[in-house]
Amino acid sequence: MGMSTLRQFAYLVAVADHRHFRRAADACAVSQPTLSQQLRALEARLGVTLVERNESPVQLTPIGREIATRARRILLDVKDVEALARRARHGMAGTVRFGVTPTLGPYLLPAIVAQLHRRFPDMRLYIREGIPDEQARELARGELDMLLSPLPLSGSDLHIEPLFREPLHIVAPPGHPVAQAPLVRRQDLAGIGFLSLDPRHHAYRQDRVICDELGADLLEDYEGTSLDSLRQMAGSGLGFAILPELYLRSEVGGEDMVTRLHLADWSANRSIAAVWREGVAFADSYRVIAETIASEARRILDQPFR
Amino acid sequence: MGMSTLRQFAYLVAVADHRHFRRAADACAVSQPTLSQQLRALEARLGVTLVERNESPVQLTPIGREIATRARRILLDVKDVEALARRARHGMAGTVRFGVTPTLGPYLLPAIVAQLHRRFPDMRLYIREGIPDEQARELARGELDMLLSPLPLSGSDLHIEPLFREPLHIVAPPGHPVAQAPLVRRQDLAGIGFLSLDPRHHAYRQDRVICDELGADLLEDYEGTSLDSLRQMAGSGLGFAILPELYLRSEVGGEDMVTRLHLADWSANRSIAAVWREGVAFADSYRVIAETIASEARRILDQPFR
DNA sequence: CCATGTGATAGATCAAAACTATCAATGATG
DNA sequence: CATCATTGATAGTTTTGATCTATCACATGG
Repeated sequence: MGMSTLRQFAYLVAVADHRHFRRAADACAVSQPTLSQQLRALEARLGVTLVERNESPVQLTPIGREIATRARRILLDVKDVEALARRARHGMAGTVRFGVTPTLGPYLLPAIVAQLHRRFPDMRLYIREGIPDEQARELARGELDMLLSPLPLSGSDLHIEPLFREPLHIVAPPGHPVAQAPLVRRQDLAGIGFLSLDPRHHAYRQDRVICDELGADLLEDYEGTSLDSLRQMAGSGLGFAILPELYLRSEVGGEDMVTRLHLADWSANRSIAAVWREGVAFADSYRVIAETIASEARRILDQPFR
Repeated sequence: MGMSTLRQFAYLVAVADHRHFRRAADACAVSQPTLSQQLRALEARLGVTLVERNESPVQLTPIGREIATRARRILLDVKDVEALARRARHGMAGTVRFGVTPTLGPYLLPAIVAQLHRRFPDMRLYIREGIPDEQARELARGELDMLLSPLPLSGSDLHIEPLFREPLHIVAPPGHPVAQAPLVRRQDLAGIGFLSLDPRHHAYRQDRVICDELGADLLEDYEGTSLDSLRQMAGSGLGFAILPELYLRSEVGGEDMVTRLHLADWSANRSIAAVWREGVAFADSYRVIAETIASEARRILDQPFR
């Protein structure tokens, strides 16, 4: 049991436009009998008469006009698909499902999204926040196309493209003695309590390494669910915290409520990478997106910050 | 330069749904190589990769997902067309371009339209008022599908289906002596001035015949453009007028402002007919519409009126 | 009554889509 | 580690269906 074909629709539309079989056939670059037959085939398929042939010039029946109108629209939609594909061949198109850590996405992506949308109007990002390790699995299963995540990252068959290094900073409650000293050194932090995020987050593991290194104390009782809540808790005196620089520089984040420490003899970074499945057809596009992100991040981080 | 086919779209959608070539092929009732080839053909035509084949289960590329979404929609639109045609086979569907005299349409059609819409939800009437003789030409040229018009009507190859006879009534300005007499006879109207419509209207010709017959005087100076303006002019004392009964019985028309005369020894009618081109495919539908109109008109005219 | 213009029909040709059979790559399993 | 199952791709053939050329039937208008 066949289906009406687009070609038959095109013939119907041509007849509706020209009201003349031969001219319609010319417009479709086929012979008149071809058009005649195919139109009959369409009528047989639909079980209705579409054209009044005993008139001159030919007239469509009411249902013929209705169907011609819809056919025209369908043909345009198909043309749209082909135009979209043509643009997608060079530029990029489609919805890229994009996973990102909540410790980075909200502070870096808005600018990126706007920029990408300007450069590639046919491409859209569907952004989903989540725990990096979980998202790596989703990526492998094909539920995500691309990931922006701190390193290291586990997962097989994943292409990992390091993008930039983001400095980490220690913030203290404003009233804390350490926060008021003109110069802070690593040993001043020994024994200090640090707040961190949900242990499944990459940030938690890194914070623990840093605390060990400083001889500080990672508080297990409080788990922030976002950098914002971390800052709020630190600001209200519950402990110190380690915050990434892009968060501190962002408008939504900022340094209200907490005091950033400037340690002469200490610094830390995290590496951010873009990730996609090895060997996918869209790798080129993903690489363009990755480069856009890296250059935007470096642009921000290269500005003076003090 | 070919076009993508609906079948290829269906295969793409099936792959998007099943993420599996063989199962998708089964769902389409074709063999797996067929689906494989046609999908490749579609990719070649569009010039983009739609499916990641080195994954398991297969994944669509972002542009593949986008195009699959649009393809799904296009296939649904086609299904819609076929469903519409199926309904049109028995009931009626499409927009019927319907011409009608302004001396009848506004007072009869509103009820008809509602009734037809209830019985045939897929059919719509596009109603256009105009001069009957002109509309007969439009009908012959295929610019209208159907006409509701007073007889007689000129035109070749037109099927004329008489529907009902509508009584005509004479109305007078309320203050006029004739309007106040208990009994009026034809000779009382001799010499009286009658208003009428634009001479191109059928009503004008009929009014002239009636005036000749009554020895009355058809005033050439005033030409109404509608029955309403005719009633207004008569009401303000400019002359008598001849109005059809459906107008007088309608809510919008009515007998305010004028007095209807009751003549014992005189009456007149006009015949209303439905008209369409001889031999059109939709004749059955037109006949159903015509019968609906006739029965509604008779229903109204059979009610007591005095 | 013939010239002209219209769409329909017949039969041959050609292109596209389908099938069967088989292969190559991958990943799981004894 | 060899083996087997699964998956999609490929080759070659057949079938289907869309197209062409040539011609017809019918109507219209000089």
